[in-house]
Amino acid sequence: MFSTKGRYALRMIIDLAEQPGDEFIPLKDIAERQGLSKKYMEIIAKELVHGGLLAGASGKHGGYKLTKTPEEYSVGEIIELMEGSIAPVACLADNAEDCPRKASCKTLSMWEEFYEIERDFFFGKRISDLIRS
Amino acid sequence: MFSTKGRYALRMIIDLAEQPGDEFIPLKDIAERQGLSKKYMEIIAKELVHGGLLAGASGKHGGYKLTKTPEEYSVGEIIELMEGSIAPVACLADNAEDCPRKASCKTLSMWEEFYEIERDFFFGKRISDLIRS
DNA sequence: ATAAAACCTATTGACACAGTAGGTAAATAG
DNA sequence: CTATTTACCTACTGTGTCAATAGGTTTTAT
Repeated sequence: MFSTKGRYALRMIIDLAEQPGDEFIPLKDIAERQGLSKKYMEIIAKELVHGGLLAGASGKHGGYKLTKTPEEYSVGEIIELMEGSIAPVACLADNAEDCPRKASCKTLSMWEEFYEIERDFFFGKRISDLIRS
Repeated sequence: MFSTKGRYALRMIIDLAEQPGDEFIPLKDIAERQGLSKKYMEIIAKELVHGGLLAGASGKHGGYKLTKTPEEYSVGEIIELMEGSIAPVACLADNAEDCPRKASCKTLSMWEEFYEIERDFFFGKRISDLIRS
């Protein structure tokens, strides 16, 4: 189950993609439009900047803006950045240590199969696919 | 990310499906074969019995056994019973209250689309598909 | 009566989630 | 140069879930 962090990050990027022009947009505006806590969004925005998905600018007329076009954002990269890993089971996550039962595991191939379907889905979905509706 | 409860339940049912005969099998045996805590497995077994996926018998020569054939078990029903819901987002879970942003939500249809793919996958997968390997 | 097993209630430590609080640094406008 | 606006930073907190563990009671076969 994806957490609010991933979902809010998605909403934030969609919100920015919908704004015309190329100016930096204050978090205050985004939070108000989305009805979310500005304080909590700060944490999310910070991680998005750190991950290169948003650009931030301090000071007056500062705020956030996209670093690329909506077509270039996949949903997968956004939620993976926020959630850490979208693997269905711990043993398939990046940081997982080798499972000793790996060779005899009856379910591993099923999880791998699903993981691939999941990644195909979310990395195939683009922000541009979501804003026209 | 699926928890150990769902994964252990799956292993337990696979383990039972692999045993010959129709006798009740003590949890002690299953836990030893699987290298899992018997105490923790008790909680899982109890929920599986409660959900009708296992039959339990107390007393000497008691234990657990399947209530149907391996072909009749879908992976989906097992993990859904254990995890509560396999919905990708909270608003799609059974118990979810109506979201006020539902009508304008840009991501809802994407989550629904994924949820359907997920259910098709896990409810289509049968225990019998996993034991031959 | 005894042993083996499920069944039951309660508790625990660790951790993540979903924020909140309060400040510092940077940039612009007047 | 000062005030304002904004991002950026560290820390804290309450709530809940996860993954067990502990210690019993009941049921059943021998």
